Amino acid sequence: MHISDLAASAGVTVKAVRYYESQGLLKPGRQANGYRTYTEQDVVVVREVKALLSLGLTAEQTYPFIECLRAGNDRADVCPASLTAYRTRIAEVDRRIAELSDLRSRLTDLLADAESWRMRSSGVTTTVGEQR
Amino acid sequence: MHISDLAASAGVTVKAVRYYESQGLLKPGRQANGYRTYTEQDVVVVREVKALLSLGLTAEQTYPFIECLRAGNDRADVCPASLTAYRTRIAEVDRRIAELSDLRSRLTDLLADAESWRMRSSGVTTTVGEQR
DNA sequence: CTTGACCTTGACCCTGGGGGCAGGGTTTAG
DNA sequence: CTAAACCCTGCCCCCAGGGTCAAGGTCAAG
Repeated sequence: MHISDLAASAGVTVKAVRYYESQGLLKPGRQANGYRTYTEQDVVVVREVKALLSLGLTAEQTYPFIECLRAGNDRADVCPASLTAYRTRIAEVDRRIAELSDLRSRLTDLLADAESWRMRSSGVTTTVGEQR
Repeated sequence: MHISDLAASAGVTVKAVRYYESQGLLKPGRQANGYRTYTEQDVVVVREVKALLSLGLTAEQTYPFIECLRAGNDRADVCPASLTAYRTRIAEVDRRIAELSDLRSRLTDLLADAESWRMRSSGVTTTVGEQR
């Protein structure tokens, strides 16, 4: 199958497929005219990559999952390396959430401070119970 | 003062200062030899930009704060546009936290699913109470 | 005067996951 | 034969700079 067939089957763009290849996740064959050719396996791989990217993994981090598929497993995430990748990503997400929570409290503090400053300096004409 | 003095005073790199200028946040004078010259005001501006970027605002979003400073205010965040920018950023952070929380639960579900799959298919030799 | 140390300038490539476009070759249907 | 639809490679763009480079300025000591 050609690249647009693969892209359509897997629900990604042609550009994305070529990008995955550039990252070493696909190794399509080539016809005499230079066109890339793909197998049904590749559809599964691309769908998996898409799903993993949507979970926030980087293209590089999807590597163990693809290897797991290529090793003949039905699921990409039954291999130990895949479980490790999941746990790593969960830890990243937890760290990010903690960062954002801290950020949020700093922002609300700054906002409250700036609002009260305005109140004190320019009169109580606005803002007390108004913020949405 | 020269660019490295400004950078040192404000706690950023020379590269960052030039980047802020490329984004229209600074408009330094030039000496005859082409060197940029900065004022004490600029130190305040760069410190403010640094603080806002560390809160996750984009360079563009810092614009209202800089204008507020330039308008003669002691604080960059007492202007209405600055308050709006704070609120916008808080909303962004909330959205992002919600996304990540959803992501996290999807990941833990996937992990649990993959683990139980391994248990069922390859024997109960591993993993039950072992994951760190 | 020259050397060396340190400063400045602009310009280039890199990040991640592609989007968009250009310019060309190929294939298929009418 | 031609036009549409597909394919190819390659370049620029995002964001906030980091890294590195070549070239030139400035100041002191020798």
